[in-house]
Amino acid sequence: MTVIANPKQNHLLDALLKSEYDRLAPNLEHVKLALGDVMYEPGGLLQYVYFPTTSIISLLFVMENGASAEIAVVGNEGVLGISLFMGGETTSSRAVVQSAGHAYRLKAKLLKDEFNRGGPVQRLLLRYTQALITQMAQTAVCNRHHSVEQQLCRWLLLSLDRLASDELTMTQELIANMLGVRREGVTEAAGRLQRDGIINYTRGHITVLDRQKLEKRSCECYQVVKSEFDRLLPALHGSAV
Amino acid sequence: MTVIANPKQNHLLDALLKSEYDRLAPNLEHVKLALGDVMYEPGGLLQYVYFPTTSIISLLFVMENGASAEIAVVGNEGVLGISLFMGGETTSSRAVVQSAGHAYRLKAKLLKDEFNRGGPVQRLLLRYTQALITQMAQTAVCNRHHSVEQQLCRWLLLSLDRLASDELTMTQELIANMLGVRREGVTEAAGRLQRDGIINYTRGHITVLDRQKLEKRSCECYQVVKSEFDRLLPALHGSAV
DNA sequence: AAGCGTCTGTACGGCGCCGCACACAGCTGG
DNA sequence: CCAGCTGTGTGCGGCGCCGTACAGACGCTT
Repeated sequence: MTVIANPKQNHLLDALLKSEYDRLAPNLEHVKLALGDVMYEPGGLLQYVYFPTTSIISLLFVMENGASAEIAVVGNEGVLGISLFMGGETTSSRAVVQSAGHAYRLKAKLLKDEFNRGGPVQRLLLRYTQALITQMAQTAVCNRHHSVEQQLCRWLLLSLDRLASDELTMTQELIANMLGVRREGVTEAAGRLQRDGIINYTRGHITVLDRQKLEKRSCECYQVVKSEFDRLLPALHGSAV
Repeated sequence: MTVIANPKQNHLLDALLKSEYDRLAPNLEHVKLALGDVMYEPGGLLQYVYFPTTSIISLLFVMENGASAEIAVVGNEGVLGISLFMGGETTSSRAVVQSAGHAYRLKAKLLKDEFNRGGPVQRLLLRYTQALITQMAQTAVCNRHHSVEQQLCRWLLLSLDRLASDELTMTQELIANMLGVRREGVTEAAGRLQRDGIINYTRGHITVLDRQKLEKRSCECYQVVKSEFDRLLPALHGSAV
């Protein structure tokens, strides 16, 4: 079976009512995103919003001295560019492609108009935003209290959920940037996970061997975030909340 | 001059158009909040939303082992209970009164109806939510990269901005809970600030002596958050964005 | 096959915060 | 006035992560 590119691989687009989807579909543009592509820079105007299907995008805050930290991640469960309809016009974070793949983009104005109709689409987008807020909040707590290894596990799990695979393409250096820690810290944590047969790591390719054990080694933050996403955005095909 | 309790001490209420304000005003209930009052527990249903005037409320995430961390703070610039109109119905954080004072509360349904009218009130609330998101994101980064002292300064400044005073009533123990650090860590940081003549600390009462120096000792996070609030919510009296 | 750049593993000293323990100082109430 | 509680200061060992440095391993290019 070959998978045909389909906007409905994105859960938000999939949840739209037929009438809404048909209105937007002609304007959805299929795009390919490469690892490291910078989608938004802080302060930039939003031209497009992106609905990832097979890609993952990280929202990063970068500080004056160059240090950074990921505050949330957007995959096929969501949309990149919420500040568009939240009223800011610009984004305050940097958005970087964390996992190469595909997405559908939509001209900013079109989504904004759709949002301002105030119907199910608006409710759906706001629910998604609420879930994203939870993710950010949990990230804040996690940064405060949990070890690098725990955070690495959480991060791997969140990424895994957004891909249909048990494999990630990602160097330790990049993960370190996302988590806002030293590269060596990631090396050590990943080394322990590998020694215990949980993952396999070779030059930018991670394979998860034992997801259950990975969840055990993770902090509770993963489950909290996942539960909140499931609660707010259950898989409701064509129902637009 | 005596200050009469007035809903317009809250910036959001103050920004409403006259017609909107007049519609809500009869339903605003003046309430007194005591230090430590728990306004929301995670998972609880929202009966009321609160517009603080002279009080400050902290949003805390509490973890399984009891450890906690503040993810945002709500004062006279905002409203407590955004998840109401974001669609969650329940809140995922605990909300605790961090500084005693007054607030106006509104029945949840009334605000929700007002929000669903979709006009300026909706835009205003969404802009506020966007600012709150920035605060959470910055908190996440701050937790990762900055020292206890820097965070203490940031925290004091954010609190100061939400009060019309240079004095706070707050034990070091409570601050430690907010920041998610040891009480002794706060003692040491506060001790240094006191030695340098920046604050005065005596059994639960903090007086800020030199705000400029305080800003210098703080990390950039304070300014980032403040700027974003100012950008999204400039003091627009009776204009509802 | 050789060479080079990228990615990963390891080592070492240092610092900041943690957990714990305890002394002391100010306020409050019997 | 004393007892007791609450809040603040201080000291100690330990751990986790940091910054830095460098060695090996892999994979691509020539």
